[in-house]
Amino acid sequence: MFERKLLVASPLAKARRNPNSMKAKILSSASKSFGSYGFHGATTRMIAKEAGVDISTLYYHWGEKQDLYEAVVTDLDEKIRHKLEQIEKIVKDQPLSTRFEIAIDRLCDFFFDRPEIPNLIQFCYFSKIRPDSNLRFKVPVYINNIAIAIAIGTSKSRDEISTKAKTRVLAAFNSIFNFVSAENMFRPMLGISRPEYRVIVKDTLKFILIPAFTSMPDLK
Amino acid sequence: MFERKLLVASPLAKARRNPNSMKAKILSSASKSFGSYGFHGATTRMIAKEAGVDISTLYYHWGEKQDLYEAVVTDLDEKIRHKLEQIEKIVKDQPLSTRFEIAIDRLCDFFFDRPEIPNLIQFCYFSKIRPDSNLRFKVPVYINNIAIAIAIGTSKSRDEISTKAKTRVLAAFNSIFNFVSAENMFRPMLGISRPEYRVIVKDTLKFILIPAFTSMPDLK
DNA sequence: TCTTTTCTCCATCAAATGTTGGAAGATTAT
DNA sequence: ATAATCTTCCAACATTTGATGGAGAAAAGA
Repeated sequence: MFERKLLVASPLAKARRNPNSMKAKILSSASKSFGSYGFHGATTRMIAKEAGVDISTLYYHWGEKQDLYEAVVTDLDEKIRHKLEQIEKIVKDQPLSTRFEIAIDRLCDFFFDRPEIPNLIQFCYFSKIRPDSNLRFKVPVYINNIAIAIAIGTSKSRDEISTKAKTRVLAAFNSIFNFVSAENMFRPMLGISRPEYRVIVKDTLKFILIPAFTSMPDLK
Repeated sequence: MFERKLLVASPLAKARRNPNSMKAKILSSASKSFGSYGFHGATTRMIAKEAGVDISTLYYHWGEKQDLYEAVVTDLDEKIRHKLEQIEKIVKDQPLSTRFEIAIDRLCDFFFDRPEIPNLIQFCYFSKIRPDSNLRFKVPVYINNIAIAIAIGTSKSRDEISTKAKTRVLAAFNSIFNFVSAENMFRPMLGISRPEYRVIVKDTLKFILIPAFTSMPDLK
């Protein structure tokens, strides 16, 4: 009960309840800025400017830069979790190859429309934050548990799943993030249009992942 | 001849000729700092401190922060190219699955020992640099051409290779970067040691990639 | 309507960060 | 040995960036 109260009273919960509020608008701008430039690359002025407000309004709503960043990460975390749970329901009781096909399709659509999410995750994965910042390091770790559940199904207890299998799911999941985040770099290399890119990425992921995973005894 | 002269006279070439010089030492520190924190996250003071010199010594040798950053990227570019060319020679005339096996092995060893290289590449791929910076955007693009050559062999002209095939090579290549760069995030998830991680990553990459690629008519 | 609270902006501050000048030390050439 | 050059550091400067106080507008409550 106590925890529930804390959750509801949190600034983030408040922003989520009313997506048109200034708080939510700033959060959204922050998401994009942090996603594009990273924690240090994004400035509070830049975020405020994109939200169309004065910088002190930002501080009024969110406090320190670090607090805002944490809110962004927590928020993205919830969004992914929600999406994954949604997919989990859809693919339940499907055969493995179908599970993968659907999951890849849905996730690609979801992330291509919200590229800041994979960007932010990537930053969490391998960009350090300066030691002098007293940021409570928060990482979207559990999403991988759900990813594993999708890939493997809920039939087995998670402890039973081998490290090998987990690693393969990580690889699969991260390939999606990669293609979305690095679109601006990859697309010119391939010389194709945006829509073409989306199609070919899905195709590639399915092509690489499905045969690999369906041949895994662990997942059967 | 003129170009050759320019190349030799460049600051970077000078640093490479003498790896014990202060110039080279600063370049190496810069590599690590930019690799860990990104362009904006790494400060000139931080780089100088790691190199054990005063900050003005850094500016004396390399000029603006942006110039130093460009030198770092160019340098890493050359290193990768060299490694890829080396591997290309080894795997030449081997069957496709062997080519992949060797390439994955060598590349993993190489990158795991120099994690700043994949880090920097990842930053190039999806971290923006603030617009006010007048950084000439420089990207390690061509490395993908060589990667494609390794994967596919030099038998075909590169123009003949389908976009699909190129995309698949991109996916493969990037999976390696990912596992190396995100080790600090992935390893705790999997609950394994450093050496175990290295082994399982190689295994995973081979498991996923080799079957996918050897079944590709394009690459035969 | 009047009061209270919430919100937004302007002006400003302090610290961090990029950058430079010049003095002094080290190295090389003559 | 002496001059010339290269290298390093200390001190400082200008700008950027994180952060705040306070005045007034807007909204909510009485």
